[in-house]
Amino acid sequence: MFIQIEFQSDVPIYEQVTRQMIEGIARGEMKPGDTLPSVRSLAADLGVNMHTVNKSYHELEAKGIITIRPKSGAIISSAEARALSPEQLRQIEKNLKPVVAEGMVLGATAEQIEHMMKKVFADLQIPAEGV
Amino acid sequence: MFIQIEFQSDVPIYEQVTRQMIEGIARGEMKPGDTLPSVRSLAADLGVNMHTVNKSYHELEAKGIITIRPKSGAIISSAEARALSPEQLRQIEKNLKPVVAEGMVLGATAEQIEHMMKKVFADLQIPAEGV
DNA sequence: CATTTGTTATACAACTAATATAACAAATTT
DNA sequence: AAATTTGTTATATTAGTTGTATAACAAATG
Repeated sequence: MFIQIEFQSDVPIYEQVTRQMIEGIARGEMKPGDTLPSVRSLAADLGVNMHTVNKSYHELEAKGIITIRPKSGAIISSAEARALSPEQLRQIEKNLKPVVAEGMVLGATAEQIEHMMKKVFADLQIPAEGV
Repeated sequence: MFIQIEFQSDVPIYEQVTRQMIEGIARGEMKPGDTLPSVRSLAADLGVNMHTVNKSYHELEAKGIITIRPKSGAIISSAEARALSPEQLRQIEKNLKPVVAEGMVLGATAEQIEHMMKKVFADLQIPAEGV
């Protein structure tokens, strides 16, 4: 797992960690059952505070993506354990809406946006080789 | 334009205003050339501070969606004036990525996400009747 | 000329983000 | 069994964001 923090970004550090963890899992670089690095070691690697990483892990747990075993470590949940409840689907749709709306208003066609989505998909799904 | 603020939301008020304005334009409820309500009147309508609405308007201007004429008012830019530059396309893709990645990790299939995207599209594009 | 407009400035309270340090108790490793 | 590592909890500080409040200004509008 290579996480790269942009300290000048307007996206909070803990949010950057969360997103890149999710992308790593989507890419298959990390699999269900794998343990995440300890909050201290990852924080040291990234050059950030332990609490910042801890916040990210708890965000991942709240999303149902990992399980934190107190005093032990964090484990990536199995795909089955991740429910994809109707409520989660609604949330994804809610997240999607403003992005799509902005694209449309800026003049993107449905085809352009679908194309972008497929590009993102290809970029995330098990990269064939090379990367 | 009907804007509904959720004061308990974790999405900032100015961001809610921005998003709903964009959705209103996407839906065709507001057209290029139309003037937005004055920051004071909209603020009064929503029960928020003038500066909060002002911040939203400047965000819309930064996105290239409206033009603010100092001491006069804000006008929705024409679709042509809205460039859709390669940089804007990249930005949309960048916004799309974490949403799609999260969906995937939670177990959504490409089909499910595409379906959601089409649903959002249908919800935004000139709603046939009713509404 | 009076009103409305966005602009600018200042101030304040509440909250978030991030860091820093420390101590604790359970889990793991040696 | 002892040492180390782990997530947890607590406290404190700094900086920035969010939102409100009030006020004055000058240009645009009626």
